[in-house]
Amino acid sequence: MPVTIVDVARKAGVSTATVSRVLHKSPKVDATTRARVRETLEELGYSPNIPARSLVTKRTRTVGLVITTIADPFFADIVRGVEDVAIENDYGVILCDSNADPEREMATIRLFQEKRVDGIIVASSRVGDLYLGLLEKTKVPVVLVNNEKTGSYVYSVGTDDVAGGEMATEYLIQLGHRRIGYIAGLADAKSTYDRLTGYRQALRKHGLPFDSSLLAPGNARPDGGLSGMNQLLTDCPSLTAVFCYNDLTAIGALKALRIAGKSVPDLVSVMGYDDLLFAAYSEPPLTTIEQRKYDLGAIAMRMLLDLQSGVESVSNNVLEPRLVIRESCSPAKS
Amino acid sequence: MPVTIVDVARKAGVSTATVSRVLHKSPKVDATTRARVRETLEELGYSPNIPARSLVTKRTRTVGLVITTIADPFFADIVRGVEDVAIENDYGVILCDSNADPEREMATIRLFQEKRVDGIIVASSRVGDLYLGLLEKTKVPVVLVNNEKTGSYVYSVGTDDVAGGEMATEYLIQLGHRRIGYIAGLADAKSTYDRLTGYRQALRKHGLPFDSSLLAPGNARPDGGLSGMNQLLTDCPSLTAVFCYNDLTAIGALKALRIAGKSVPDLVSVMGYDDLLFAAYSEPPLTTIEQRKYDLGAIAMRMLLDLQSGVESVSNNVLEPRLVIRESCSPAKS
DNA sequence: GGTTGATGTGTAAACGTTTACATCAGCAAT
DNA sequence: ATTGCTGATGTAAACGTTTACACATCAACC
Repeated sequence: MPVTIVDVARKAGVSTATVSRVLHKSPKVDATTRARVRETLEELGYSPNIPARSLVTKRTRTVGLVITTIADPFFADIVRGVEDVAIENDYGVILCDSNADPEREMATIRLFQEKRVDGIIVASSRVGDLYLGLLEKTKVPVVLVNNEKTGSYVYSVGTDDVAGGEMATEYLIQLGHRRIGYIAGLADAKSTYDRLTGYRQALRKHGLPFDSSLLAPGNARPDGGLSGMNQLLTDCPSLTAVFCYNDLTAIGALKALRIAGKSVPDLVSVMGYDDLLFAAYSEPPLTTIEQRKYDLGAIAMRMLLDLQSGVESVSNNVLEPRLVIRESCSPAKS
Repeated sequence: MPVTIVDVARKAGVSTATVSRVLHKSPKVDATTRARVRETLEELGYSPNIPARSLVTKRTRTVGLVITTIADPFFADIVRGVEDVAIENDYGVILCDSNADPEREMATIRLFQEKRVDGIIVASSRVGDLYLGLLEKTKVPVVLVNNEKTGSYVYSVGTDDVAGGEMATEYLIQLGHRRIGYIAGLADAKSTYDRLTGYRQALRKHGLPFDSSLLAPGNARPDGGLSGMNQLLTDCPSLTAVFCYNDLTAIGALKALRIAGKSVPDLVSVMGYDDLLFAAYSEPPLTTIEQRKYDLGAIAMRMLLDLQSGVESVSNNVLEPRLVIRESCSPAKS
């Protein structure tokens, strides 16, 4: 039913090869034929069949994108970055929300393989070592976001989370805080540990002891922040500041503090991470560490594009985080 | 390089037709051959080439999804719904963030066409009438989310926004409010007007006059809520409640009120719409109208699936909104 | 011991492209 | 008049599947 290249060829009185050539702007075609073919293309409303083309070119102009969950605005921005550069280059993005479910992730990877995507971007912080091997076997280039496992065909782009964690903690220390809590993210995410490492480095640098009772588990979501903060409040009533794995965790912590009647930042300072849209709208507005979320996605996609076109110089990228000061942190009362 | 069906056929000593048959669980194949082929499939690590298959079946097992912007968590939930049922059925979803840019939307639709998607879900509230015609021409089924333009090949699923707007407004009226503002969403979105219609219906029902100075423009984002609220505060200082197009608008309004020193809900009640994750975490927690965002996406995808399998009974769906009472609205002080 | 029917398997065409190679026309140089 | 180019175009194979159709085998029947 849809019009094919042979319909066009017949109507324009040329061969399919010629039509294909004008479609690809090949120089080897006479100006008048080109014009005639163009006209016929237009007239018939031809639309190329990409799957058919892929069969011979072995390129699908499609990439796969795996993320932990689109419900987290942090990932939403990464997706935007990927999308934007993809569409600019006539690429399609197949999105897959892994929901942190390993089985689901495997299904996703299998789907990507079967669809013969040209590359895969994985922004699911947990990157099964399980399937990294599987990925390498397929020989399709992979770019990891905020994760640094490497191997052949595997590249990465990320934020320096150790530096971010250190920056956040150091700011609190400089405000005079001595008892600073940390509410963690997903237990198996690299970023959770990197930020914790930064936190410990800052403490050490300033000669402060590390006290594991100041650590609370979280889940990178508000409910985890709420429960983590509650735990901290009972375990360490003396704390005066808390560094949260991310902004979602922070708004949970803010709620816990509000319920407990501890005013922020007067009694407790709260530091977030990510600088999501709503960070500027919370009460109080959140002091946080900015990650260039959009750029993370855009760069990842560009790396894939470079890889496609054979640019060998693709290097692993690390972006620097930045402190954004708002009103949720204030000097410690002595 | 990758192993094909003929590699498998050769190695298993059968024809490609037979391999294809076991791949499709056709009953017409002997148990022992089936076992042998299965084994070979496994051994060689065969992965079907979907683009090649599509060429003959004319099905790509891929759908296109257009949304206004993934930065709005409302759409993120729709995406989750679509994704979930898609992957369950071995479908891939090509996501496209239109950014409310018509040119971009056209590029997207073209891409979808060329990739020969099996169906398209449009959750971009503005649905160019421009390209609806274009869509019909391609004869690929389309499901519109929260939008009701209809035509052949076009189906829809949405929330009853008029009812939602009425429900929100009526609740405020019942709390004793008489001067109720409305901060709008994107100017060309149907939902903006539907919710406004509901608002007006509620006023009429209760014999309250409609006063256009109680209307402020917005943009479905926090900054629009902030400026809209500021406008309302200067134009109508007597208002005691405001109905916001969505929760994002509401958090902007909350911030404006905080800055103006008007306490919520004591002096001004604020009503949201959508019931996003953070609605329960704002200060004060937001009273809002819940939309079944996830279901909107899941149903849309299921409709597409039904359409694929020739189920003719696909009907347009409308979901009922629900009032979620938290703490941002209280009885009007008399 | 044919005929029938069922069952399992193979053959080959088709899907819509791209592209290596062949062909051809025109023309300049010999 | 032949040769050799050059540039434009056509021919046909290839990509990896699915599937209509044909074929072969075998059991069961009269």
